[in-house]
Amino acid sequence: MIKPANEPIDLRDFLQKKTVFKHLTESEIDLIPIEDGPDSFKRGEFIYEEGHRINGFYCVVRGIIKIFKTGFDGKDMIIRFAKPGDIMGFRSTITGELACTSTKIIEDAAVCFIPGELVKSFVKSNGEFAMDLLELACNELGDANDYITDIAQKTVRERLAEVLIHLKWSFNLDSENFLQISLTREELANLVGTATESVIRLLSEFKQDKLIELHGRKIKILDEAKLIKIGNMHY
Amino acid sequence: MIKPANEPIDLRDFLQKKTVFKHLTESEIDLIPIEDGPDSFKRGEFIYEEGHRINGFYCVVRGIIKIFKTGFDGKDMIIRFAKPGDIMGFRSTITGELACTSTKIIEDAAVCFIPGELVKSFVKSNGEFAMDLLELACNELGDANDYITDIAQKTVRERLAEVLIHLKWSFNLDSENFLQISLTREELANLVGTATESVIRLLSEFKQDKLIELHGRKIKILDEAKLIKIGNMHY
DNA sequence: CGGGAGATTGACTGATCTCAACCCGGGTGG
DNA sequence: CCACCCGGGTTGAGATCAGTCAATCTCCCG
Repeated sequence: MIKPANEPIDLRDFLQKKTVFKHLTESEIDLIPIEDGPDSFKRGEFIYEEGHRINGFYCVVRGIIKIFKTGFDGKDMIIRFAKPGDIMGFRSTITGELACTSTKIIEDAAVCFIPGELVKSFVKSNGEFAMDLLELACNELGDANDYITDIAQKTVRERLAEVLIHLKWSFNLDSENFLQISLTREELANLVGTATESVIRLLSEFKQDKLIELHGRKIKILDEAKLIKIGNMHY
Repeated sequence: MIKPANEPIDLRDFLQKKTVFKHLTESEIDLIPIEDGPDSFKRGEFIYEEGHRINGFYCVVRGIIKIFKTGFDGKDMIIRFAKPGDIMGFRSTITGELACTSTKIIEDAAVCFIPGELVKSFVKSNGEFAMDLLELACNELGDANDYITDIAQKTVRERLAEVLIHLKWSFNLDSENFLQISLTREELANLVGTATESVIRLLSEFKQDKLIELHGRKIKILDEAKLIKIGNMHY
């Protein structure tokens, strides 16, 4: 029983149940302009790009979006993914700086925009919401700190194993143990922080070692425990 | 005219002028237990360690502290430094998780503790404060994202140049252009995310190239512009 | 059928890590 | 007063992980 991709969604309900806006009061929720519904985007489209002035939260209703920075040499680094319920652009909205990341659609998406001024007024008027938002930021900060240590100290092999496990945890497996997210080899490389060729070589090593199976972009996880071990993940 | 290291400080005044608590009301400030003054620490001491339960903000009044994570192989990664006015431990306090970093004194320090419950009550009662705290977290998040991209994409040489410049910007130079922070080679390596020997070799390269001068742990910056160029810093 | 994007493979290179030896200055105890 | 020790700093040699370049392959699409 799969939900058709474009089934209309009760946006108000979605915001109240699945997002950081869950503790807004009814009257505060009323202020969010959702009558037009979310905007739709197709794979490959950008929502915003590094350096742009953005002034508001982009709340993902459907789809998967990659959030990445482009290095001075043109190579991208994927910082995280946003999936339904996640917020993009909150950092720049809060600090008032230009966007420090770009956001590009991985899987056809629907996104609704919430003006920055509105968010800021909620922060000031609703302590519960402020706390939720603060928690969101702090969680991301914790992830970022882990990421820094990993990239600095682990080998590419270890990081790739770790990335596969994180993808499993974030996006789950389908009934056949395939990762429910489909990335190009290059995107995988941009996530691990390495070259495309290195990802390819290591993936086939993992395949040889019966840790995964590859069917085009679909990756089947065969031995999670071993991957966790390879990734030196102490969880 | 140097301020004696232990000159008594008006803590209340300090909190109101130099920290994220600047927008608390008088009566809120009154709630912060500061009558005993800050705690003092000597170089090498820990304030808290990774994995500890901490429940409150540690506000640096004096000194310099390194905030770092220890990788699975025992090597440290310095995430950032805390200096007077900075807060440590706010991430764990907000999320309620165990500390994900350790904090060790680099320069003799004084630190005052502010209970987490108090901070959370301020977040809920004072929107101005909530906003300041949120900004603080978001700024750090932006730095962390930059850091991730740098470590993943830049060479050690580039990163070392960048680190030197960042140290200059954070801690300034004295009258003779020496960095006002003194780190061991190992600490420098843990900041760059590389091996001690690599830092040593690159530092002497920089010295050869007349970009810096070395006098023990003291580093004199001779050519900031060139270092910025080497570090590929587009600022 | 041709074109193009992504995936794969191989060969080569080189930046960086590791290991090991050695140096140096300061502090300590005999 | 001196020998020793220790932590940090430095240097060299060798090993290697991983990045680059280039050729080829495989689909998929028009």
